[in-house]
Amino acid sequence: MAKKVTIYDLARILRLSTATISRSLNDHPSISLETKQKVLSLAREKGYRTNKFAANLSKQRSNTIGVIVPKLNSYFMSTVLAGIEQVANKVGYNLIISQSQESEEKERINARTLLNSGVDALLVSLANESDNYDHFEEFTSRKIPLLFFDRVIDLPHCPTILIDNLGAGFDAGQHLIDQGCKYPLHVSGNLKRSLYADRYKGFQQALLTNGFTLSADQIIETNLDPIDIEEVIGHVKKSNKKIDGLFVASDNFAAHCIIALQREGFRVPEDIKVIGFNNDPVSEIVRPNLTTIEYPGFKMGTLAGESIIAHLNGNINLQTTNTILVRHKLLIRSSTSK
Amino acid sequence: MAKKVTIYDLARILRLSTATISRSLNDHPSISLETKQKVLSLAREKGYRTNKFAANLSKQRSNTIGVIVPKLNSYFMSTVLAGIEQVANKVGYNLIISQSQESEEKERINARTLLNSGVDALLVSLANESDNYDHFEEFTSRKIPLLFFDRVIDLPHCPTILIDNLGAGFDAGQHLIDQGCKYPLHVSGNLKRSLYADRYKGFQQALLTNGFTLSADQIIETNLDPIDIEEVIGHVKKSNKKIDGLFVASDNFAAHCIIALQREGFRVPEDIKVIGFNNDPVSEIVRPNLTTIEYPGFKMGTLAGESIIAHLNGNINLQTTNTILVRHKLLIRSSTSK
DNA sequence: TATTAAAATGCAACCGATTGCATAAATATT
DNA sequence: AATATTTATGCAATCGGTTGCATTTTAATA
Repeated sequence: MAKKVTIYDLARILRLSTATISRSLNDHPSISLETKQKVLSLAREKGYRTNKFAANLSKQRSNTIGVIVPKLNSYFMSTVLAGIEQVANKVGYNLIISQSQESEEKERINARTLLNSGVDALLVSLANESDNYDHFEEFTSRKIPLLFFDRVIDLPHCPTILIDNLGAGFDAGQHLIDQGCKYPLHVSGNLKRSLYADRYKGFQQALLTNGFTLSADQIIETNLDPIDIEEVIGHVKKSNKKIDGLFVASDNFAAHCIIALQREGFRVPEDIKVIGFNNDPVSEIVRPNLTTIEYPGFKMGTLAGESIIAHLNGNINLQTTNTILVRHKLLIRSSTSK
Repeated sequence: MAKKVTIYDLARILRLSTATISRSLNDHPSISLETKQKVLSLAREKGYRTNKFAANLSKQRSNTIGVIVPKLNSYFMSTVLAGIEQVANKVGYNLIISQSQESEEKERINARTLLNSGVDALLVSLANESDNYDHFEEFTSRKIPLLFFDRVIDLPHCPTILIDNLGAGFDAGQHLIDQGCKYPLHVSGNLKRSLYADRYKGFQQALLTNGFTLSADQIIETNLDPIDIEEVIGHVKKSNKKIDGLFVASDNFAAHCIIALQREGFRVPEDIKVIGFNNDPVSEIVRPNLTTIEYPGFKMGTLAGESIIAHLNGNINLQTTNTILVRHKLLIRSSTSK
């Protein structure tokens, strides 16, 4: 039992050619309804399943989409992936997911592996560390669609999906100012990545627009990793001017900041107001609840999936639509109350 | 440019047969060092990459492992996946990941898709909803290794990786008792899943061992989803005997319980002590910090990956080692202080 | 009924590797 | 130098579908 059934078996049994079997199975128009049904029912009966390797080999496509993300285990990323998976799965695409662990080296290796695995398209969110993007050239030169999301770079012919980080940074800065902050600090991620750089720019603009100046010590670059928390606290404590607001580029890190600040005797929001980014579930757990920028991960995932699939199906030409901006939203909670 | 190079091209250029090329590329012992080097260097020069479909088709294996999880976007699950991905990637296996969204139907479809995709092995954590496991039979009958982790069932010839949920449940119950609880409530997940049933059993045993009785209203079955929070609070409020402890089967839900309880005027831990499960990052954010059972997701992932790969390579026979238990640990924090 | 158009099916090459077995070349043995 | 071994390479079948083009069958039209 369970020995594999091929179209040759079906062909022999029905005294038809494999071509007819194949076409029937693929619902090709030039096959009579009668034959199709005969084939389908026998296929079902015999438990036939198409051998994807053979099919892929001759069709030269894999129905598989590769994904490279920095880390799987963050709320945001896994939400995006859930979104991608949902649409991919719905239209019969598989997903091969790999993580770069924030390392350019691993990103390069993963890209190569995925290329070798014959993915039809590649979705990427860049590692913090990456400076060099040669490893993506092999995709573009082979005309394999390549799309960046969230942590993006501007590569010719590669669409990107992201939020308006500049606008979001501005909103965050403006909100802190509205709540009375005079000397807020921006706790940023790796400024090499445009999303962090843009948030900073937006924050900067908000301050300047409101007639403030911005001194160099109003930004601190971190890995947004809990290990770095003391660095931030140290920075806050030894600042000449009293820091009265924090715009942190991730909720998770913001929550840790709040806790560390409280441990050091600061009151949030009375002494220091804090605004995060992402609307991670943690923002409703930490006390006080965290004001944040809502950042629709799932939506970003479905959009990325839909775009790339539409492109693969030739429905839209991604090369034209170069950037898709997903809407963000300021969510005001008590960590920035007056 | 970038037109694909095949072994035929290399063979033609070097005036060798494709067999020799193939063997050189795969470092077959019967090829002379000289030839191998010549082939390798030309391959590198021409940018040759093996076509996996062709290779898989003739080798009849895919170097791909399928994974089905209930949901991608939970801290625990994405951590497990990160673990699996790490080992798989290291030895050149790809991962195809799909989510069942807690639905048996989707689980079934995913299983079929993965089977069709020709995965060499399948790793599964069951959907809460699943009662029927026929969809896995096609794997066992084809001798495709199948391994369950975390949310497991006992299927013949299928190894499982999980923690000692009974022991962990016992530890949680015992700890609540040690801290002075007289009438604790267990907030469980779907009891259909053995991990939740076992945690309950352990909890039960702890109470009985300590001379307590256990009434029917000391357990409430939920989806461990924040939406269900009011149900729990209602249960606590209208209990005849005063509930003074909560053993919640997930940290995330436990954190929400704490917040809701506090909103209702209960003090944690003074009025009600709370212990969670998983050691999710949220347990160090919520106030008071959450006592929990540490649950090594990443380890579970690497173990699952290593086991299945070892089995695929014929190194160990998984059929023999039927259950791998990963160690858990009670982490005491302030949510259960006296 | 003969002719033509349309519909259904088959032929056979192709996709790009892998591998058992045969053969040729190089080396060792007598 | 002749024969037996070893070592290296090639032949050709195989994996299981897909697809352009040719051919046959059926239906439509004159």
